Amino acid sequence: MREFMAITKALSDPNRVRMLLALRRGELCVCQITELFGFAPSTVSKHLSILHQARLILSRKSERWVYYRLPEKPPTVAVREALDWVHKSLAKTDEAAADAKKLKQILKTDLAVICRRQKCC
Amino acid sequence: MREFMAITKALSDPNRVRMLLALRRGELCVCQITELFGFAPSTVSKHLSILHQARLILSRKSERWVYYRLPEKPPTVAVREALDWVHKSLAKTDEAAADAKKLKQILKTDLAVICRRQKCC
DNA sequence: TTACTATTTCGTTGTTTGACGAAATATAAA
DNA sequence: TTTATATTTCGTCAAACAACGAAATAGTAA
Repeated sequence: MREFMAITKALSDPNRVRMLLALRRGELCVCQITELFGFAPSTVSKHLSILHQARLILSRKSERWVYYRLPEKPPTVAVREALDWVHKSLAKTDEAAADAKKLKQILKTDLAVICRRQKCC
Repeated sequence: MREFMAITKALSDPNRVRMLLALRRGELCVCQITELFGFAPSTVSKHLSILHQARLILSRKSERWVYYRLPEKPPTVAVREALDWVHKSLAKTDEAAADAKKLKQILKTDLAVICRRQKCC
């Protein structure tokens, strides 16, 4: 029950669900997701940590960046079914398509440039 | 996305999830669920209305009571998969077993008696 | 009709949540 | 080492939420 509720609470915010969908093509670092969503880095970090605590995503550190990704082999049945459910239900929605399109642009840009951009404004 | 978020928000409260599990053996009226949970009737009614709006449960009126039940044929794939996921993940938990046990006692008692009991105290 | 009763709606209260910016942390670069 | 930088943690604020009781509603019973 505790694990299950951690998952449903993680899925109860639309921005976190969008983050799961954004990760479907492969891992992303925090600043790429920040760029995609237009939130403050601290906000994105918090969302990712909630997804991570629910074990819906994994993280790794490399060089200056922290990358998050979907688990290639989900740790529990509940997690696997939750992720399947999210992707099956939403992968083809307009929101997912719009995010995927914007993400494509972001992936063309150098990481360092993206991160630096977030300092100003 | 809208439908999906209605479902995940409905599932993000543990008491609502318990209500879904309690309905697994058949329909229950509001006062039976109220008796099971020990909340105010207005609180239970609100929870049930959130589950109903997400289309996770159906309702019918009969005599003096309103009965809620799981849909025998879920209205959408997302709803069906959500309900399957809930039951597969939680049907065998201690919480579900404890609720089922208490529910058995409640089902032995006449509806009118249960409802009257909630007035006092 | 009137009275009763199960449920819902409404308004209030305390708690949780999501957003932010500032400060702390940890790592890479100089 | 010192400096720069990506991320996280912390504190604050406003909005959303879960609980309640009181009042409204809808239906049955008398």
